[in-house]
Amino acid sequence: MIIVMIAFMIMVMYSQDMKTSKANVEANREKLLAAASEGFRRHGFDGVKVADVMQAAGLSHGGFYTYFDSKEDLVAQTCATSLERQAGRLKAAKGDRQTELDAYVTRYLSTKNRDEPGQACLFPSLAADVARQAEPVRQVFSEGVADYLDALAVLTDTGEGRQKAITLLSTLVGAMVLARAVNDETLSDEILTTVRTTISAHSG
Amino acid sequence: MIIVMIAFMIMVMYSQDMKTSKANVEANREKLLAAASEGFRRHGFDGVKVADVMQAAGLSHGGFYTYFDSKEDLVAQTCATSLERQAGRLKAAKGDRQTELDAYVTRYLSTKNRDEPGQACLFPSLAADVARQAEPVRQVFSEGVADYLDALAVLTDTGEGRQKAITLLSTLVGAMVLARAVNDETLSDEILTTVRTTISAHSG
DNA sequence: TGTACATCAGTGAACGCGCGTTCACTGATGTAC
DNA sequence: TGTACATCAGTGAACGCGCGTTCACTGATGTAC
Repeated sequence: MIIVMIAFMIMVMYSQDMKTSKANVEANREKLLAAASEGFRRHGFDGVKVADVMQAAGLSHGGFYTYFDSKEDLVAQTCATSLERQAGRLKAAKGDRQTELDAYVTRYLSTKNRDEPGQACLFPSLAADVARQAEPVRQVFSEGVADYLDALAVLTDTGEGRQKAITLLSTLVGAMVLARAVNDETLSDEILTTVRTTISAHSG
Repeated sequence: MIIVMIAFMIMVMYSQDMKTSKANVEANREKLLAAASEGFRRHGFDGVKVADVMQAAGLSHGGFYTYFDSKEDLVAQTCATSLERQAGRLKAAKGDRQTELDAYVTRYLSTKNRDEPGQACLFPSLAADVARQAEPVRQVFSEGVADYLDALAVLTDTGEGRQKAITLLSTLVGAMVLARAVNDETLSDEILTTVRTTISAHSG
């Protein structure tokens, strides 16, 4: 009797924040995309298993195909949502452009960002892999880059904004790719700080 | 003395047309490393199978372990030789530094280089993957980057050479990574030409 | 309102294929006497 | 010189594991009457 009551209470508590199954599906979907996004950035597309993603959302791996058509579909959808969010954050920047831009560069090239690729920009982690993916993924990624450049061009000022944005992003991505690849922390740090210094010298 | 001479003659004869098994081994080793180097740059480390590499050298895949301890060993050795060759080419540059540097940048950011990653610089293709590899590979790659930067710093002039080299390489690598990832050829071309233009404007 | 049925998220085992690795074997090269 | 043996590159089949995908099934949610 008491057991039943406890079970009932638990059910009620659960149902408060995740009522219907449809809401559950949506919540799980977001969990899956979030887990995939972090996982892919850390370990690459091949480094994350379907079962891993499902486990991260507390589900058994058999149910994966309730949410996605295939692993490739997961990759494409994950990139789409994550890229959109990335560009969105850039666009949300307010205040003085130069100040925002400096903060952005400093953040981008921080050791924290280097050491936590799961939370950082997708480009350094995944762009090289994307070049080897099938068309749908490349398509999504391509639009993500275009979108991101548009947002960055606003920050890098009017007129030449686009050219500056392209070169700046290239430099940032390349620096991070190299800084992460390199084993020697001194060299890795040197890459980050040197590039940061160079950029701020040029923008001044 | 005579023995030494005979031994020398034998070596000379052997080396003429690589008939012996030892010479064959060395020739095959080079074939394997060359095939792996191209394959890895085009398809990534995971995208190239041991059997593919062996087949490219005209061997059956069972014999792989005559040459390498494991696939990871192949990866490490391939990176080591290819990176050394890369830096070597940079160091071999003669004539006016500025001219050489301009030519280098133009070549690096050419559509040909973009479209034939198998023949191009290792960094844009593999650096992001390397960050996820085991220590031996990262170690080899790290030294390759350091070596390459040293060579590039000579070209980018004295004094600030190193800082320029780091920033330049970052920009080149990032631009190529993005240009390859992107699906839209117009955008891809724009990235390459814009970055090239920006670089030459700054160096002038 | 309650009952019967349909839908569908989720389970867990199994399938099937790819691929790195192993292994018994062959045949040619090289060595010892 | 020839003969017997040892070495080793290379073969091709098989092993074993990982992982994406499938499938029969369950149980809860939602619907029709």
